[in-house]
Amino acid sequence: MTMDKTFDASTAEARIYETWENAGAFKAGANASRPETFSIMIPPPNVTGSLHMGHAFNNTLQDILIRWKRMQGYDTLWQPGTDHAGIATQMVTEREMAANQEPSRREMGREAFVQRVWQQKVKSRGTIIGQLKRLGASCDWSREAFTMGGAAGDPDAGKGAPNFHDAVIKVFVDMYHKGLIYRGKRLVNWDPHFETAISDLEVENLEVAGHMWHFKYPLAGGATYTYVEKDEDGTVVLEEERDYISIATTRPETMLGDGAVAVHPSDERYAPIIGKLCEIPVGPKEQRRLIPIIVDEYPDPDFGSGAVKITGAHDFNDYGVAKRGGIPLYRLLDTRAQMRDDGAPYAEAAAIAMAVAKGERALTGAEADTVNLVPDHLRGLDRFEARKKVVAEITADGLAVMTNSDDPRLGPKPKLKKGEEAPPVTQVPLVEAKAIMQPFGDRSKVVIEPMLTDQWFVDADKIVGPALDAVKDGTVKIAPESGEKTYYHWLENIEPWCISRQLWWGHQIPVWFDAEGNEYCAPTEEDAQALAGAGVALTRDPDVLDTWFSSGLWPIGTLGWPEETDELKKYFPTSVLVTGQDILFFWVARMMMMQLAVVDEIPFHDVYLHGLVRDAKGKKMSKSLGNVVDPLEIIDEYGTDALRFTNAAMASLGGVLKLDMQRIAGYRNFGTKLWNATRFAEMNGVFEGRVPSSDVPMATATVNKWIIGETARVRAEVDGALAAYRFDDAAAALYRFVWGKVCDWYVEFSKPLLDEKAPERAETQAVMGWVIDQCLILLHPIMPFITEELWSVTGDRDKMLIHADWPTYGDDLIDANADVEMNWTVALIESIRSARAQMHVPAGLYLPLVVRDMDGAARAAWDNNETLIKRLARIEDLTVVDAFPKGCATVPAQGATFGLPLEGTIDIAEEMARLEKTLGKLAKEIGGLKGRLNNPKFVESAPDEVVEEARANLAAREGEEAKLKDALERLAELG
RNA sequence: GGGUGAUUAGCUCAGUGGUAGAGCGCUUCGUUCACAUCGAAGAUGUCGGGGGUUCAAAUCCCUCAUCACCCACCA
Repeated sequence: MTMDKTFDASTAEARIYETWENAGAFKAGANASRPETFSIMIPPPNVTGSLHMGHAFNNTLQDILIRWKRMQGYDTLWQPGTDHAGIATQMVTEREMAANQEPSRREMGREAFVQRVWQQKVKSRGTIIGQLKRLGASCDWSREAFTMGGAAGDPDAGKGAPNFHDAVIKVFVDMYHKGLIYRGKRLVNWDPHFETAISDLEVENLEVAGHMWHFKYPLAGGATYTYVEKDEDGTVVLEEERDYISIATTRPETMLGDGAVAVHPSDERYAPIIGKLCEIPVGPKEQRRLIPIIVDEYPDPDFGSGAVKITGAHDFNDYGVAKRGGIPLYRLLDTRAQMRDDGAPYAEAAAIAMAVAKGERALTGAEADTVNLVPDHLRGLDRFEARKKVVAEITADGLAVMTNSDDPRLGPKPKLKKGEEAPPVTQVPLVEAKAIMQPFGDRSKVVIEPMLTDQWFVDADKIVGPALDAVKDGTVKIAPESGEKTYYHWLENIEPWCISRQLWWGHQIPVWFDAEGNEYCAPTEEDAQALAGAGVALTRDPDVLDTWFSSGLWPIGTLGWPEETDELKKYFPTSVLVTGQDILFFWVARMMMMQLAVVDEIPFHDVYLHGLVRDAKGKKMSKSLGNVVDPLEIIDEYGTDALRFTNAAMASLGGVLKLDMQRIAGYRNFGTKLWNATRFAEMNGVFEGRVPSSDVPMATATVNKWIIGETARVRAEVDGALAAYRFDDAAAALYRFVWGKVCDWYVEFSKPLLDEKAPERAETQAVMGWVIDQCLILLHPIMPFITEELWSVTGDRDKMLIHADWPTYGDDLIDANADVEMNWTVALIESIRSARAQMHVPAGLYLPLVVRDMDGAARAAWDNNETLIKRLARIEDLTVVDAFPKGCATVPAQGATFGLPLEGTIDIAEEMARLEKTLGKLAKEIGGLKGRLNNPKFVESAPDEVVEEARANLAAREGEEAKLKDALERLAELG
C-alpha cells in the first residue's frame, strides 16, 4: 500500500458518507456507552430551494458538536427535517408556475394548488438533504421530520415520520380553549402582494425617499380663528387670521378615510378650534366630509403643523388615537391595496360619515366594512395612482399650503451660471422631500399597508412570563450573552402575535363557523359538528397558521408529542440550539414560549447564536446582488473538510463572518499537510503489522515524551473550547498542534530515530502511530472525511473513526524535563538558522559549531539532542572552546554561548549590525522590566507570580545581553 | 429615536488587567528521500481620538468620532 500525495476529496467523500450511513453510524444512540444524552434539533431549512453558506456554517457547527459527543459515548440524537415555510414556499412555487406557464393559483383552486406545492416540497427537500449529506452532516435520517408532516396531501403521510400536523392542530385547539388564542378585528400588517396578514417580524422598515405634503383643512362654515405662533421665549413670531387648520401627510390618499384631526391638549395655537369641525379638502365639492378637531397626547406640537389627521383604519398610531377618542374607522383599500370599489356610491357613504362626525349617530360594526368613502372617480385605482390624483385635486383647488420657491425645505437651490439671474420667487405648493421609513414585506418587497381585518392572535403576553424567567434564572443560557439582552428587550415588550395567514399552503386553522358566525374550535370537522350540534351548517376558516407557529413546536413535534415516546423522554429537553442570531425572535423566543406553554418545559438548555455569513466585502449574500456562494461549489473545489474547518475557524462569538476563498484554500492545504505527515509515517513503517491501541505508548526518548505531552495539551484545549462553543479556538489549537508541533518539529525530530539502525525506532514508530491516531480523533468532528479515510489506511481497526473513543488523558502525560529540553533545542535550532540566514550562509552547507561557558543543563540538553540539532541546523560538529575564534557569529542560548566560525566569509559590519539590533530589542525589554521592578508599588501590589516572572525574565534577558555585548566587543576589536 | 456590537499588521480577524498574536499577502533564500496545496528566514502596529481609574490598560470607566446590525408609530 502506498498513499497518494494528496487526498482525493471528490471521490472519497461520497464513498465514506455511504459507509457511515450503511453502518447506521448516525442513528440516535449509535456508539452510546453512557446514559447521558446529547441532542440537537436542526433548524429546519425552508423547502424553498437549496441551502446557502449560512446553512453550511450552521450545520457544520451542529455536526461538530454531535460527532464530538458521539465519540465521547453520549447517547446522541441529531434530529433532521425541513420547514414548510408557508409564505416563502407558496411564493417560490407560484413563481415557478408562472415561469412554466402553468395555470395560476386561482385558476387551479386551493386543493390542486396545495398538491402542486407538495411537489415543490418534495423537490426542494431532496436538494436540501443531498446538500446536507455532502456537508457530512451526521443526522439520524431515519427520523427526518417536516413541519407539515401528515397534513392533507402529504405524499409521505403514514410512512413513519412524526405527524406534525396533528400536533400543531392539538396545540391550537388546546390554546384556544385555554383562552390563549383569540380572533379579533385589529389593525395588522397587510401584504398586498400575497394578500395576507403578516406578523410584525415579517415587516422590514426601510428608509426611502418620500414626500411630505401640507394641506389646508378648511373650518366648517367658513369659521375663522387667530393663529398665533410663538418662539421659545414666548415672543410672537406669527399672528394671522386663518379659516383652516394645516395638516402634513406622506400618504394623501388616506385622507379620504380620516375620522378626525388631532392636536396636543397643550397646543395653544389650536385651542380656539378644539371641538369644531373641519372639512377634508378632497372629494366631490358638494359632498366633502366634515370631521371634528380633537385633542390627544399623540401629536407632537413641534412636528409639522402640530395637527395630525386621524385615519384609524390605515395607520397604527392613528388606530390608537381613534380607539381612545371613539373615532370611526373607514377602510379605503382592498386586499390588493387598490382603492375600494365595493359598497354603495360615495354620496351615500359620505352621508353616513357626516352624520357620524356630527354625532348624530354611531357607525355600526358592519358598516366599518361596507361604508366605502372612496369617491367614485378614484375607485379601483392603485394606491399610488390615487395619491397623485388626490394631490393634484387639492392643489388645483387651492387648498395646498403654499411657500416660496426658495424655501429651504424644498431642497438646495439650483446653481446659477455666471450672468444668469435668479428666477423670481413664486408661490409653489409646499412639498418637502424627505427620507421616510416605510414598511416592506420581507418576502414580497412591496409596501405593507396597515389593514383592518379579522385575524387570529396568540395572547403572547400571557405565555411570555416563563420564557423570560427561564433565561433570567439561568435555566436556559444564551451565548453570546449579548443575545440575552436582546431577548429580554423583545419579550418584555411583546405584542399579540398574529398567527393567521390568508394563504393556502400551511396548517389550516381548525375553527368552523356557523351562519351566525359562532366559532367551533376542534381537531376535526366531526368534533366541530358535535360542538355545534347536528344539522348546523359549518364552514371552516380558510386561513392557515403562521409558519412559525408550527416551527415553534419543532422540539417536541419531531419527537412524537403528544405521544409519550421514548425519544421524547430521552432527548427532551434538547441540549443545545445552534442558530443564527437573526432568528432569535422569529424562532428561538417562540420555541421557548410554545414549549413552556404546551409541555411546561424548556426546549433546550443552551442557545448558541452565531453570526451571519457575508461575502468577502462584508455584504449580505443575496440573489439580487449576485454574490450568493453555493456551498457545493466550494466543496467541489476545496473539499468538504476545508469548508468545515473554515467554518469552525470563523465561528468566534458574535459579529459578521466574511467568507474568504484564500482562507478556505489554506485549510485545504492543512488537510494535505496532515495527509502527508501520515504518509511519512507510513513510509517509515509506522503502520506495518501494527495493532492500533488507544493506550499511551511507553516513551524513553525525550522527543517522544515531549510530543505525548503536547498531545495531552491539545486534547484539553479542544475539549475546553468545544464545551464553551469556541469552535474557533478548537480549530486554532488543532492547527497549531498538527502543523506547528507535529509536522514542523516532531516529524523532523523523528527522522534520525526512525533510522533502520536506531535503537529508538520501534518506540518512535509506536509513538508516532499513536500521535497520528490522536490527531485523527481530535480533528474528526471538524474534518470528518479526510480523518476517516486516514483512519482506515493506518491500521486494522475495530471501529470506524466516527465511533472511535474520544481520549480523556490529562496533564500527567506532560513530562516537564522533556518540555524544557525540547524548548531549548527548538530555540537553539531557530537561533542558528536565523544567524545562518542573516549571514548568507548557503542553505545546504554544513558548518562547525563552537560553544563556551556551557553549564550542566545545557550540556545535557545538547548531548541528548545532538543528532537532531546537527541535522536541523546543518552543523557538522561541536567544539568546546574557551574563546571564540576570529570571525565568529554569536548565537546565545540558555546556559551557553554558541558560535558559528565564519572566518573569511563573515561580514563583520553585518554581524555587528545583527547583534546591535538584537541588543536594541533586549535593552527595551530590560528597561521595561527594570522600570517595573524598581517601582516599589509594583513589587508590593502585583501578585507574587507576576513579580517572580518579571525577575526571572530580567535575569534571562540580562544574561543574553551580556553575552551579546561581549561578542560585540570582540568583533569591534577585530574590526 | 432607542438598543447592541465593532474600530488591533497591507487584508481577514484572535486576544477582558502583566507590556500585542494568527492566517493570508509581502521580501529574501531553498529541487536534503512526508508535503512546492511545501520548507527556512524576515519586515510591518502611537491596539480609532481624548480623558480617567490602576504599580500596570488593547483589556475597566467616561467622552468624542466613524461603521455595522437590531428594534421603533414621528404625521
